[in-house]
Amino acid sequence: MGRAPCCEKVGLKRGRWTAEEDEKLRKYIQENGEGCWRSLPKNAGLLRCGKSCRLRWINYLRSDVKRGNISSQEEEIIINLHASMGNRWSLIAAHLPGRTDNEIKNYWNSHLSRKFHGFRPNPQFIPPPPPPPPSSKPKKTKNSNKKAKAAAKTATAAVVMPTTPTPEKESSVGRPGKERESEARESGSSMVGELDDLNMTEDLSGLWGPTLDFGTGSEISDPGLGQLDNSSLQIYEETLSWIWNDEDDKWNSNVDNGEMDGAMLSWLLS
DNA sequence: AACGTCTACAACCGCGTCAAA
DNA sequence: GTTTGACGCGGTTGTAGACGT
Repeated sequence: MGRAPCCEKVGLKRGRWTAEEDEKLRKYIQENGEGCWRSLPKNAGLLRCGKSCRLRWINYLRSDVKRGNISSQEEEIIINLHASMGNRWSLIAAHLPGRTDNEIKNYWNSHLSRKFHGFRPNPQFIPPPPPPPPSSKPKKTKNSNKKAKAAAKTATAAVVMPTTPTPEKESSVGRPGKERESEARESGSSMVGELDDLNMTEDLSGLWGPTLDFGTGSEISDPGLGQLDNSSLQIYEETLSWIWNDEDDKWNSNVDNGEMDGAMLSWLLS
């Protein structure tokens, strides 16, 4: 089905937002609430595309957006969630209060994708629960329904899992060939174990459960697991064996095939 | 100081989804 | 059942500032 452009681009301003534009957008949304992005620019007196306004609001102007450096704890959450979800930035962002999908995506592309060409998922990792949705945010019924359905769908349907990234593709993000060449020489073909070198082990059990230990996939000394009931523990163990093959020390083939059982994913995300 | 290169991140683009008409 | 249009997501591009020579 053909799609009309989201807006009439002729005469619209592009590029960086000015403080004046930010103020107009902020003021309008404070008075009228979010939504109706298509008509918002006109009503707010902005020469911007509705999508651009939405992006600016969601990523920078919203009061609950956390600005500043990604903490080491947040970084570890990103790494582990990316290992199990792939480039599902919005899902990952849901576990990081105040962080947006765009910010996480940029952070991954500029910092983490080069740090970890590939790595084994941490079997002990249990993501923190997503924060409850802010009650003050008015939402159109249409969107609420869509969100609920999308969430239900995510929890039950098979999803595409990330394949092991190739060094070329992974290292090519926004990077010139010269650097890729030198990096390829330095890194060799090793795809596993860079995290071992980073000594990133950190006890975050006080936050959401098990100790995080990126480097030692098979050694489980995990206070958090002891708190799981039998059925959760069973799903957990099935998930681990499904994702990671300890014997071969590599992704299981079913991961590469790209499907994940809904119950497992649901449990991982719960 | 001038120039070239690199990096981080803000913003844009295209597409899929889904509700309403 | 089909079409339309808004929304949201993920990939990609553009660019300002930092850094190196």
